[in-house]
Amino acid sequence: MPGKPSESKRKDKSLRILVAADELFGEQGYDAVSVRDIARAAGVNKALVFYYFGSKEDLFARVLTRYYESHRSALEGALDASGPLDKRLGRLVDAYFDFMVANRSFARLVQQQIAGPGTHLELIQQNLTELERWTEHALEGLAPNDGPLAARHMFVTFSGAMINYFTYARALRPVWGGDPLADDALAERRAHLHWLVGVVVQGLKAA
Amino acid sequence: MPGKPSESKRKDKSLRILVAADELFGEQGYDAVSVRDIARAAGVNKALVFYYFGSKEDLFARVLTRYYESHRSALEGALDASGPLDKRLGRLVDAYFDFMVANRSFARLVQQQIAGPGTHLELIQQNLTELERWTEHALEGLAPNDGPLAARHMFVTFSGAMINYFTYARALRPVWGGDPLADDALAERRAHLHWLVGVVVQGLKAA
Amino acid sequence: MPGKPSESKRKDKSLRILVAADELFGEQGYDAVSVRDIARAAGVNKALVFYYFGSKEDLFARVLTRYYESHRSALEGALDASGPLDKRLGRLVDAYFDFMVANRSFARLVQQQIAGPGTHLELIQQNLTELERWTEHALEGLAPNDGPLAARHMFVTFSGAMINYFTYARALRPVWGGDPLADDALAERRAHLHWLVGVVVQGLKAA
Amino acid sequence: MPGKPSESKRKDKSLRILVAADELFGEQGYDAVSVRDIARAAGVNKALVFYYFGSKEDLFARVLTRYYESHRSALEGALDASGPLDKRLGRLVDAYFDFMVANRSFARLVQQQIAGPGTHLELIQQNLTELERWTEHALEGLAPNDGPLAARHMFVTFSGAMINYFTYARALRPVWGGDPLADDALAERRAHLHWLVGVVVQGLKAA
DNA sequence: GATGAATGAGTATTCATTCAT
DNA sequence: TATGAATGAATACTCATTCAT
Repeated sequence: MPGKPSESKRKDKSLRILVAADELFGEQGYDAVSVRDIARAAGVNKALVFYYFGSKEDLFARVLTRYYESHRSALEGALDASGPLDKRLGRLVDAYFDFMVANRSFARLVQQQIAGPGTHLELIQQNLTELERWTEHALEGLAPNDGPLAARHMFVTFSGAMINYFTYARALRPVWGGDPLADDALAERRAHLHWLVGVVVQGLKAA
Repeated sequence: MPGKPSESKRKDKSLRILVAADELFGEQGYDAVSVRDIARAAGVNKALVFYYFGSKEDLFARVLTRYYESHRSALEGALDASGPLDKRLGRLVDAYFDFMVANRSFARLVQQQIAGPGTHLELIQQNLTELERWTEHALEGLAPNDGPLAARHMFVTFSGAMINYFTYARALRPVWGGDPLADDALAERRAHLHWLVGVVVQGLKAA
Repeated sequence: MPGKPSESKRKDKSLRILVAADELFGEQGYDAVSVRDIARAAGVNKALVFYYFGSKEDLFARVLTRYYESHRSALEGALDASGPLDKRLGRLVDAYFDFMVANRSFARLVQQQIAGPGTHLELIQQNLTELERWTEHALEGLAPNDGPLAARHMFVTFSGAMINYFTYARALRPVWGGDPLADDALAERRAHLHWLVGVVVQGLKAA
Repeated sequence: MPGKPSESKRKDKSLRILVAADELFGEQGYDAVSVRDIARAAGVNKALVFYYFGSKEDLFARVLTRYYESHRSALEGALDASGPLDKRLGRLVDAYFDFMVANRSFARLVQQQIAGPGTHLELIQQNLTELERWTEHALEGLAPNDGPLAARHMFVTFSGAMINYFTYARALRPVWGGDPLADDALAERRAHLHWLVGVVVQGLKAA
């Protein structure tokens, strides 16, 4: 059937736009990317981006929500309360870290939004809030409700330890020997995070 | 003599531009801020921005370098090697934290650049590298040279714990009770960081 | 159907821009003409100029190349080597002169570039070189290869005699009686050029 | 007397501006040169240009008039009616050519104005008119008052032969072997012009 | 005579978006 | 579903010019 794009091809274009937008936004930030850039990278007509996504803002929101959906489902799977505390926390760290590895643009996308203009702050807030609730839940009975050792602080600290590694990677590559996002480097970082959790848990127990 | 620009007013305009740029860039990011915005916020003619700073890029670089200079001098003051390890690290944490408190746009400015297009990545790289060297120096003899406990990882982790609190603040304000940047909340965060350092040091010693 | 752009109207806009640019550049020179001027003269939106031509420089280059193409084909048609020398040279003079009459902006456009900043000098150079080769070819066997009577000098002299009449026209109109670009005045100039060729050829033969 | 610029230094600045303007206008054209460029090239403060010359336009006019004054005096000296026709015309050609050689920007400055916007057309007109009257005077009794052989046409032809060599020089340098403005090349061109005058005079006599 | 600061108007160019087809 | 053409608003930047000192 020449001339008539098959159904799979149709969704293809919409998806290709989404993927291109994801990469470009992640690399360069919302403002630095033009719809023309996205269309070109996706190999589609510029007007088609608007046909499918309405506006540049909406497209960006779609990219974000898409991440949050898979983000949430990734973490939810690791939240079952079985086993001892260490195992449970270890599973969370792994799930979070796996997600970051699989979605490399995510960290930068989120940090840009948090540090930048508050245009899409609501989405971010929802996500952060959810993450914090989970941290609180995971540390229940271990961390106090208030003060410097509260789960709230642990959340910020762990989030930073988790996410900043991926955003710093590009800037630190020339300084460190080797690529911080290579497999062995990632394994090392994962081990660091596990160690950090262990140390903090011990500290909390001692308190 | 109102209306007549006194001598102190002269450098004033250049400074007002710098301050306005600092705030706006910090709040909204490089791309989202126009020179017109900056000029308006500084209360000066748009062309004057170019008269004093040459280009938007140069102005941004000036804002960054200005931070880095005071950042460096702030940390250098805390680097003397006297006293036991805990005291020394404690001084570093305080110095860093004090700097963040005093320069609220800094964290967001840096995170934007690190997560974003990297146009001014070189400046950031210099600064990050310097910070990392200091961390390595401060942990000398305590942290191994390689592996998950290396100073390199400690640097990323602490940097995240330090800086992300300030960038997350705006997004988390509605969730937490009270302003994360209020005096008492800041004191609490500072205590958390000191505690974190203690816990990590203990973990390193035990390793 | 007024108001509805017919198919012929489509390429119309791009062409109207080209024509407007031609006239304005010819009259006022590259720098003195703004894209706004061109758009206004063409009756189109300013951004459309960039949509079709990319940049002001490219638009100017298009105007020039367009001339050169027709210039070349006009002269090529007059270059066949049949008949006696006088006839052949006469045909060349007529072809060149016809072209100048039909493309009134051309002379000024070229002189501006030659005398001016030379931004588009390459195009001019190509064209001039080609013209010179033709002159050399046409005078082969008659003019020496070197010295004050070389074809090279004849080329500059004839080119000046040909082109300057059209550029001087505007400045000399008030002095001369009547319009130098009116039909009878042009016929007179054409006769002058034929006479000049005759006189020069005779001089070359006598040498 | 340190700190106090001597009188000669004062006129120095005004002159340096004039010279810089001359060169830059000649090279790049009126529009392409900014007052800042001129001031920088002259090594003076930008505002001083306005102090001395009032406006960019006025400065340009000054550059032109300055040329015309020396142009006129150069030619007037060659206009005495003594000696036979050949000698008289030869002296004119030499005087004109000498002037062009000594004032290399002149040709381009004039051609720019003639071909470009008519902003300073009046000055040019005056000068051209004067030149034409002289040509008519020099050819009195030889050339008819009207028709293709009129002095009017001779003027345009000779003017073109004279001036275009200097404007074409830059564009043709790569094509010709050697620099068209080198001493020997100039001598050759001068010989060409003398030959041309001779040939034309002969043709006029024969008519 | 000389200058640094200041400005309003203008420049080329880009962009998100719309729309007829 | 897909696209080429079209546009109004915005952007960074430049310029000739003025003026207080």
